[in-house]
Amino acid sequence: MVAIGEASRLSGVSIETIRYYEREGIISKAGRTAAGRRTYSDAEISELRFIKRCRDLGFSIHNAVALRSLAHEPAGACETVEQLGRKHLTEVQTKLAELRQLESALVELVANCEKGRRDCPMLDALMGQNS
Amino acid sequence: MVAIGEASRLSGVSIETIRYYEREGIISKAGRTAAGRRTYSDAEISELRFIKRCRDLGFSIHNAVALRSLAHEPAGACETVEQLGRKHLTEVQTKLAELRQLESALVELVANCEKGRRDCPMLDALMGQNS
DNA sequence: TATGCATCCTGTAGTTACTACAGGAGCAAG
DNA sequence: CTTGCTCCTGTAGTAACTACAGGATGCATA
Repeated sequence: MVAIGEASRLSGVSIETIRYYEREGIISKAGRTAAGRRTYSDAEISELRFIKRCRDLGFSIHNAVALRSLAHEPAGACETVEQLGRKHLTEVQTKLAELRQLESALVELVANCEKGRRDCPMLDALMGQNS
Repeated sequence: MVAIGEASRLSGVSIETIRYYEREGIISKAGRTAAGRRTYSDAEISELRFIKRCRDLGFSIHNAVALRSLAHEPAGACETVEQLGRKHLTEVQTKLAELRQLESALVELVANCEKGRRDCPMLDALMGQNS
């Protein structure tokens, strides 16, 4: 059993965020010492790490919680997990496509900028004087 | 002079968002009819479109406002605009790189899923049983 | 003139996932 | 016993909207 600071170091989740997770019911309430300080077991630290991995992969907290509860279900979990994974992958790919478009647009916008110009083609484009 | 609904249609900014922009001082306060309804001139609609273009390009409201005020400054604006543009482009490219990494990770995670498996390799990976 | 429907108003609260204090208390070492 | 670190609760702030509730106005039609 370790204190919240150590749990934070071991899981990579900040102290404030751990307390936030507890407040919101995302993780179960930690035990307390006589003086009221939170204590964490290895299992609870693994739980934090699980959430962290999901978040790092871009899953929402909602989905992270869903995945975690699937991990405790005996049967049929794998298919649901795959569905969630594929759905999220699709979303990531959509976002990627959008960002790629954005990148081209920005590259084009900035490309016209040159030192010593009196007019500003980027502002012109944004103002849509010719659209 | 048009009402807010028409201004919304012409600019592509939702009615609620236009009111929000006014509340927050992002655009100047619209004039009112005798009955208290907001009215918008062509110039104000252009202003909304400018903000919308910036937002669509992923600029923050803060930067959109900065760009708009640069559009009204006579001298030296172009260089500042270019700086903002390049900085934002860099951010977009960073985000792109992150998302690409995320995509590979997800592809790998989901690739192991197969019909009829009893264990779930994706959950195993998330739980970090072997890390 | 009555009525009905679209449009508009204000004000407030909710969204996502945290982050940042303020103000105070406990704990361990020297 | 003091110093400094860690911890506690509770509240508010972040970005950029979105979503109502509850009520007023404007316009066209019967």
